[in-house]
Amino acid sequence: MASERRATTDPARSLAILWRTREPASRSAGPGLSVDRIVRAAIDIADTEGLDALTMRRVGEALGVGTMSVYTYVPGKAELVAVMIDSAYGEMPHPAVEGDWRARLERVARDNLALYQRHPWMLRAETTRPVLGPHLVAKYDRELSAVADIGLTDVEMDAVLTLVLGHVKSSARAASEVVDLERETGMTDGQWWQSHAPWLETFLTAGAYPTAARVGTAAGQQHGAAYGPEYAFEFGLQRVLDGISVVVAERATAG
Amino acid sequence: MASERRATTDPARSLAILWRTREPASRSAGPGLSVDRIVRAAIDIADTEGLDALTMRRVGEALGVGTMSVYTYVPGKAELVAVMIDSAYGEMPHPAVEGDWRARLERVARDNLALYQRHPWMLRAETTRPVLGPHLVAKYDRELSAVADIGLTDVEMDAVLTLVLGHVKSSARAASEVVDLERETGMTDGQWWQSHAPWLETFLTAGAYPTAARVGTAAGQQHGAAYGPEYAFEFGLQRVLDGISVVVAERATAG
DNA sequence: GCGGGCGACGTACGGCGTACGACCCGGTTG
DNA sequence: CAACCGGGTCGTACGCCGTACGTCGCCCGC
Repeated sequence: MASERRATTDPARSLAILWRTREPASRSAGPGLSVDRIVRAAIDIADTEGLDALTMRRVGEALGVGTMSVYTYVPGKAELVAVMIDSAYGEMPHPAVEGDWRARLERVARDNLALYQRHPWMLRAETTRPVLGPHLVAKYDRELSAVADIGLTDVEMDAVLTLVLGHVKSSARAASEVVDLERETGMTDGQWWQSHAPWLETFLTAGAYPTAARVGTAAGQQHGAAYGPEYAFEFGLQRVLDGISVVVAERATAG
Repeated sequence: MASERRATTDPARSLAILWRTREPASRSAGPGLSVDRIVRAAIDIADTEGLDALTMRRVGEALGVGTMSVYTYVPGKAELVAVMIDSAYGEMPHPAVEGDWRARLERVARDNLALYQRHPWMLRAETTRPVLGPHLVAKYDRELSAVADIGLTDVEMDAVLTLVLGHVKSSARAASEVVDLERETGMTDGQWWQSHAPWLETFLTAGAYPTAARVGTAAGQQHGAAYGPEYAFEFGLQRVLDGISVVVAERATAG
């Protein structure tokens, strides 16, 4: 899938579709294809069957249309994925700005986590630079307002947002991996650790890595208790917010 | 590449190679293939030509060997990538534990960043749960010692490490995207922003997203100054460490 | 000296993204 | 009213990919 990278390379191609420069064809009669119908179908496939199942043939099939008909509306798979991502951003809630900055940032974090939980394929599709679609820009603007007027410079505001969203994505990825593992192996994360403990013990019993073994076991048992990733998300989020509050406090006192 | 996921599913297959259960064949004569030679060749390809260029055919070719010969030593591509990753972890420095916890964690972060800069393909290959290879376990043990004995519980130690490493990976990904973009388009990040500013302005001039436009421009100019991702890394790292210091201080006073 | 086993690998299959050109049909023009 | 033409549709085909399978030849132990 080298092409997914090329999409980033020629932004005009992606941007034209993202911002819907083209008018709806509406020549009626035929299957009545459209970018939106294609994107909806594609998202549906990715949601329910995973990103690997998203092929152009599969999309055409889902729409009762030939594979190549899809290419009439979308220049390639990479661009389709780009529009899917932007479209997903469009479904996010637009909460009113309320509470202090910390409550607002926390809300941003939770909304993003929920998005990734609803569309786990985004975590695997967003490996490349995000394409600047309309919904992403709107989201960026909305989320910036959570950290506006608290004394940060523009660059700091951007950095704060990047930090929080990065943490969310990391946590979401970890959580998604647990879910994947359960679906694919049919065992819970706890069962997985248990069944492979003997394997690992044969390597670790030499006592070479006592700390790793002890802490790994502790963390693994958290996973067994089925709230490992959630704990990591909550713990990390509070740490990140604590760290941000240090700068905010600095700015408040120093000027 | 659905197979990359399957690797995670059957860990015995990966673990056997990772921990080198098989003895070196050493029947000499022939091309003298081995897991290590294959992994070295594969890492070399991924380093210099990118992950997309890493195909089994290409690996065989680089070793002067038929494509399928590779499969004698490695069950599949997913497992090859798993060994590549663990092998890369093996090259990391083993710094002596010195300084306070903050200095030590900072060192951990910088070492990991350097690793990702040397092997950017890891950022795209590590989408799935990391496979527990020997070098990863050693790394985990080493890095845990940076946060040992400062009053944290085992689970907290794991969470702290996860948080820091997550931030490193996010930052590294952002930085890597900038590098990719430059290599592929032949223009620097600053030039890219400039050349596409008109495009974006046509959508943003409506004044719909004033904050996004202003902050985005500010952040973009940082990128133009060629230290955007570095700034995000440094800023985020200090914030994360600040946040961690809050818990550490709590534990120190409260017991 | 020889048989067995294992490393090497040629061929082939199914699936992917997508280039290309043929078809079909509605709307516009003489 | 007929001729045309442009755009939506799509069947075919190409060049990739990962890899299953079967064969061949060489080295080693007897």
